Amino acid sequence: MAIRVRYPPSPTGLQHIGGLRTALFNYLFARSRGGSFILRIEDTDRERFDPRALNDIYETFEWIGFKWDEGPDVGGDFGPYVQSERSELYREHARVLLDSGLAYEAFDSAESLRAEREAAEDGGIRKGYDRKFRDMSETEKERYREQGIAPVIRFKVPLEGATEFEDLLLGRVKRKNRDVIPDPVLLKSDGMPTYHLANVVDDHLMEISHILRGQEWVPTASLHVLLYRAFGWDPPLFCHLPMVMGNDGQKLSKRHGATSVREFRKQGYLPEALVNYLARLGWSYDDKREFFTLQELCELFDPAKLTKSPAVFDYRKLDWFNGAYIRERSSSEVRELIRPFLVEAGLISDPSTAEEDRILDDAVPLVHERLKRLSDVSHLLRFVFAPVDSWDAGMLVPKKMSAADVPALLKRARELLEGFEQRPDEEIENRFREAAEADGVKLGSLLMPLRVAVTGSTASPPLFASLKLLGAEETFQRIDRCLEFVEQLSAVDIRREDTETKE
RNA sequence: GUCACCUUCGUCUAGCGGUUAGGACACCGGGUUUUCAUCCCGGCAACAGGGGUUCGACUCCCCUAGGUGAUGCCA
Repeated sequence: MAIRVRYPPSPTGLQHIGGLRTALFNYLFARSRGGSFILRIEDTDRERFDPRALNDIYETFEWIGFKWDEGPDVGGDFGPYVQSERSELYREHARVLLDSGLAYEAFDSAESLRAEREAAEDGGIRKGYDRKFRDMSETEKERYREQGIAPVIRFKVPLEGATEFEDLLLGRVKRKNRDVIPDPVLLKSDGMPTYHLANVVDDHLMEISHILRGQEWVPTASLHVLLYRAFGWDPPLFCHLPMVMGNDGQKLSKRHGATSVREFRKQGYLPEALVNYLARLGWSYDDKREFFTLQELCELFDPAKLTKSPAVFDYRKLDWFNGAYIRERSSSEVRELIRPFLVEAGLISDPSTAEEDRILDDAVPLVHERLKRLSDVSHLLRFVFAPVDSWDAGMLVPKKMSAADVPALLKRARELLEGFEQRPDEEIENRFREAAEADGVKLGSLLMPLRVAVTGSTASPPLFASLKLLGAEETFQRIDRCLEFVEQLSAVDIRREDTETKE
């Protein structure tokens, strides 16, 4: 049988990182087995539908680099691939179950059901629907119809017996029918299907062979199997993927950090890093390998290597992957990747000037291996594109020296810098080295005040290259202004915080 | 409450009856280095608990505990 899998996002919000992972596993499963990957839009919730979310689905997957074989935008033999365009289909199928007595109409009001549910929740208990209309006679139901109440169609879940299904990960899963959700709604009063109906009808009609979805669907999988049986169909094979949690064991949410793919993108994560990290969340290849390109994953993915237990999303490991992938990009790629982040930070203009481009070209090699996220560039290169006119006195003072030493140190550095633009970095460095030795100070003590004076920070890209980025004029101006600043407070004895001292 | 699923270092994981329980991130220490970062070397750190089965259990079974999920006219 042909392998056919689908990713069925609901356009109610931005694509969640967990959804991307589900999509990824489906995609990899299809690609690794020569199957088809299908995109289906599940927009049956008209209240929560958001057109921006729909747009976000396409943008996200284009960015990540997934291509589906069938979907709303590319077509296919099993369309339409948008559920709201298939409502007639669901109504027909609901009617079939109604006619065969496997489903029934119910006239409860949505509000009263919600009120009951909330009341039960307060008591710490949730029982589910009370099946009020399950065995009600038609004549009695007629009274409700006369009131003009639009009914929902509910599935008559068998009260006896058990239902089992095959799960690639979980094995054989069995559940008593009485433990299945009691008589869930199939068709809402607005004529739209619920997930349960639409998903079963579509997966069957679209000849989906495997359903890879999150483990939150395990409890309802039995219901779905019951539905397949009710229609006289064979259910597909299931594979319930472990969920993604935050570091506190709770479902991943905004509290933990970024959750939408869009946010990750905005923070400067590369699609290949995201894909690699996500693929390793709940899946492994062997006991060694960490790095995989999407292409490699398409060949190597094997659902047998999936883990059953939920995984905690580790933002730090993602950062590590991202830094590694940034380092793999070429200089010109990185230059273009960081450009929008510099614009966003207001550090360069858009479009950039020739001068900015020139500086950018020279700056990329200095920050390349220092980037974890592309957005880090705004901090790393701020001193190049924005003025530095205030200083933290504590930072200026080298270890084991006092503020009174700083002016001399800075002046010395300034004179050693004479003509630095024309000299190679190594030569400048040697001058400093020799001077430091002659003065009996550490090289670092000579360089740190200079670094802070010019970049405003104790951490910077390689100093001499950074100064060249700025140019001699700006460099000397900053030193001079810093000198003024530090001489004003030389009276006060300020020492650099010596964090190294352990007492 | 009920039902279901899950349980190896802090985190992601390897392991599929016999291993000094391996790797990666993070962390700590050291080296390279003008700071930061990269890179290199080293270290810390785990089989939830209790019963079985077995010559032998991280591996198989049961129970307990804990975690998570479902219990919606949301998906």
